[in-house]
Formats: sequence, structure tokens, C-alpha cells
Amino acid sequence: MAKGITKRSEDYSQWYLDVIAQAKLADHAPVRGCMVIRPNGYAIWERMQAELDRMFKESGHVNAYFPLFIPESYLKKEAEHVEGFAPECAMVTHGGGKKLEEPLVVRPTSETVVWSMYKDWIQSYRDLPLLINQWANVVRWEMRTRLFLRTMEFLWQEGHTAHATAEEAQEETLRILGIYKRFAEEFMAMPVLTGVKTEKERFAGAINTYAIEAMMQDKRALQAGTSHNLGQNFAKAFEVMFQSESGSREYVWATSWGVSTRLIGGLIMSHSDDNGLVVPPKLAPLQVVVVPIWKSDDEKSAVMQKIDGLTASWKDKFRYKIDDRDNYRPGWKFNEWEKQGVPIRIEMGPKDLESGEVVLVRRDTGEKERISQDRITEETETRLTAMQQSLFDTALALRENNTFEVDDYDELKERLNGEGGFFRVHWNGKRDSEDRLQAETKATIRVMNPDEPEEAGKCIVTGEPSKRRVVVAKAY
RNA sequence: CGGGGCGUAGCGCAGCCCGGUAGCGCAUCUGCUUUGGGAGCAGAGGGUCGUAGGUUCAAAUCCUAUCGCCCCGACCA
Repeated sequence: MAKGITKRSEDYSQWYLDVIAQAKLADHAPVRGCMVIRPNGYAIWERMQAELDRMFKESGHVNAYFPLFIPESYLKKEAEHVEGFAPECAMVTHGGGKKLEEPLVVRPTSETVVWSMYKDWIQSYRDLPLLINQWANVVRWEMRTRLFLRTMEFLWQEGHTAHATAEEAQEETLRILGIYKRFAEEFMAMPVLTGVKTEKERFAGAINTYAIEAMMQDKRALQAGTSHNLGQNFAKAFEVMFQSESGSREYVWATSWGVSTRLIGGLIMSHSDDNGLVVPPKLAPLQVVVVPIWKSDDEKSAVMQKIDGLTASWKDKFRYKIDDRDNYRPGWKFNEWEKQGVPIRIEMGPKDLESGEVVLVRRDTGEKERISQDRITEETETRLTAMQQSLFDTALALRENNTFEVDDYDELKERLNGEGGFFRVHWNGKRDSEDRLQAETKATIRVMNPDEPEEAGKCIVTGEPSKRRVVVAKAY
């Protein structure tokens, strides 16, 4: 049925690449590890941007733009930051035919250049908080890449905020985490766990990293967004101080946070099936496609006239398209839109003209229904809402049915290599047992939930006392 | 960086072992017939065979070098 798409059960990795190719989301670029985001993929990104941007602005943030090039010396100002990022930086050493006096780093993230400017912009507590976001591209020299999930260049948003107190910075870190969770769940229909990362997994230069973590269909984890509390690390590195209400000079408190085009990878691996892409209605660039069917020119004009009448009020209701191309046949169109993940298809032909109905098909269930033409708008709306909810419910059920509490190390190893999933295990909080866990299981601690009540137990690796469980999984 | 695979028409591939007119499917173009789940027939266009050397009367094919991409591992959003 679905030509050109490997079945998920045969080869999940290949399926993922096939879905992207068939839905025309992206292509490999001439340069290793880079991708061209095609119109279909970019349209999804634009939908994501629109919703996130709205949420950021509603919470008081404004957009700005900082440059692509960063002097190498800036990157070096924060010790942990440079250690974390230097190995994966692209450097510009020549320009205008001459060797540069100081190499320029192509930004892997913008904390350093942002804070070099904040130094000038922040003098007083009255300048705080400073809540800036930017939409940009960044480059990280990755060893191994996968379309959307890990590319050498990717698009993202990065928020950089400055605050007068530690408490405010922590509030901001969690506020953004909440926005990310809401976006993932309400718009992407992708349920996420939230929590804090271990020291090992923490952003280079942060005092704490929070993340949203989703389970993909193959039960592996995907870190879908991060929100960092940077403490005063960057303020100290760039000497950003402000005068407080009481007149004292203090270092500014900072956060940074980001989500990237990786979200598109997460979207694909949350909902799509063996017939191709499935996009939740709220993010679908195209929510409804109407396929008219005809044999003769007379039939065509009658059908088209009817469709124009039925969809007359749709401009402000749905993102829709009437596919009246006459060089493709209906079956071809059905398949084409299915691969591209359009949530609702409506078929309308001579038979429907007679019966006063249309055929409505939901992409996620494949269910075909005959709907009265009088109710077409309401029924379409209902189906879109139902599909959005159903995608979320299915994804949540997958996670819940594949999250387990395990207390025996051998059992954990076996199950990680078997059916997989999220495993809630006790951990003593020490770096060396975390390293051992990763070395021996290929899985990592994804997230810790600090709000969870304490529970006495034994570290799954060492048997030492542990106060709480953490989530362990194989990750992308 | 280690392991594996692949570079031949827009895409997917065959041809290479055994050197001798560069092929097939899909897509594209034209015409007719078609149109409710990937249409049929007829015709047409499209390639310096990744690149550079070498061997030879003759190289997609043999030899050498080199570049690139994909997949699987170690590192990362």
C-alpha cells in the first residue's frame, strides 16, 4: 500500500528516513550532516514558531537578533562552557582572503555574545528583568547526524534572560519549562516528562538544567527542550553587575532555554505510521484537503460549484486546500496527502452530489464516514478536535504502558535490551554510578523529578541507599 | 575516529567478475483513452558512468590515488 516507506516493525530508523522523504520534509544537503528543510517541513516549523512565539510574548519576552560570529576569546570566558562546546565548534579563520587576527566561532549557542552585550545594557535593577529571545540557526560539529534529530546546523529559539535575584531566575527557568510542556502536549500532542538533569547531563555553564523528555514510538527517549538556570556564572564571566534598590552592586542572575527543529523529529516519531506522516491538527500546515471527483467536464463544474459553496465560510476556520488538479487521479491524490499527513480528507463526487453527502476520512484512524453536506463544517471541526486529542491519548498510553519500576540491575539490563521503555530506578546520585550505568546499559538517566516525594531504596547500580527514583532510558 | 555500504539520467537500480555502440523501472514531455485508493496505450527527451592519474588499439568495467555521501558504534540538542 505505502510504496517507498519501510514498515516500522522492520526497521524503525529506515522508516523514519522514508517518512521524511515521502512527505518531502527535508533532504540531505551537499555538506555532510546538513539538511535542506523543504517547504513541507518548513511549514511545520513555521507553525511551531508561531505558537511558541505567541507564548513567549504573552509571558513578557521580546525578540532580538545576535550575530552568527563570536570571537573565540568570548567563548573561553566561561570555563565549563568552553570545555563543553569548544570540541564541536566550527571556526572561521580566514576572511577577505586574509587570515583573521582572531578566529571567529560560528555560534553553537549565544550565551557569550548575549552576555557581552548585557554588560552594557544592564546597570540598574530597573533594567531587570531582561527577557530576550532570538530565532536563529546554530552550528555544532556533530560526529553522527540524523535528519531533524541531530544536524550540524539547526534552527532553534534561544531565550536569554537576566534577573535581579536567584529566586526570579529559578522562577523563569520553571516558567519556560511549563511553556515547553504545554506546547509539546497541547500542540504537538506529545506527552512529556519534566524534571531536572543530572550534573553529567547538565548544560555546560549552567547550575541546573531542566528538560522535557518524550517517549518515541520505539520507546526511546527524546530530549525535546531544555531550560537552564545559569546562576551568576555568565554574569561573572562577563562582569555583568547591577546596582540594587539598596545601592549595592551585585552580579545578575541568568537563564537560557531552547527548542529546535529537533521537535519536528519528535513529532514524526510520536504519531506517524506505516502510511507516512501524521501531523496533529493544531500544527498541520494543511488541516483539510478536499478532493473533488468527476468524469465529465459537466460533472466537474457541478462538483466544484458545490464544493465552493460548502467551503465558502472556511477561510477563518480551517487551513484547507481544494485539490482540483486534473493531471492526477483521485487515488493518487489520496495517497499523496496521506503521506504528507493532512489530518482530514474530504471526497466529493457525483454520487455525493446526488445523496447530499460527502466522504470524510481521518488520517490517524483511516476511518471513512459519510457526512451530510449540511453538517460538513461542524463535523470537520469535531473530527479535528477529536484527532488532536486521540493522538495525545495514544502517545500517553504508549508511555504509561512502557514505564516500569525496576529494582534489579540484571533485570534492568535485560529489559533495556528487550522491549525497552522508561525505567524508574533508584540511584544514589553519584557520578561514577551514573557513568557505570551508561557504559553497561547504553542507557542514560533522562530526568529526575525533584517534586516527587522521597522514597527509601537502594541504588540499582551500587546497592547504596537512595532517596528517590530517576527515569532511565535509551535516548536519541 | 572504528566497522559496513554506496557513488552510472531527477529518483531507485542493473551492467563491472570476463574491457568493444550505456541499459531498465519510476518520474518528465506529447497525443488519445481514462478519473470514487498510486491509470492504460503509443511515442519522445534526458548520462563527459564521483574526481584525477595509469594500463590498453579500446576503460563504467582492470590498477593506483583521492573526494564525497549513507548506515551501524564511541560523543552530543
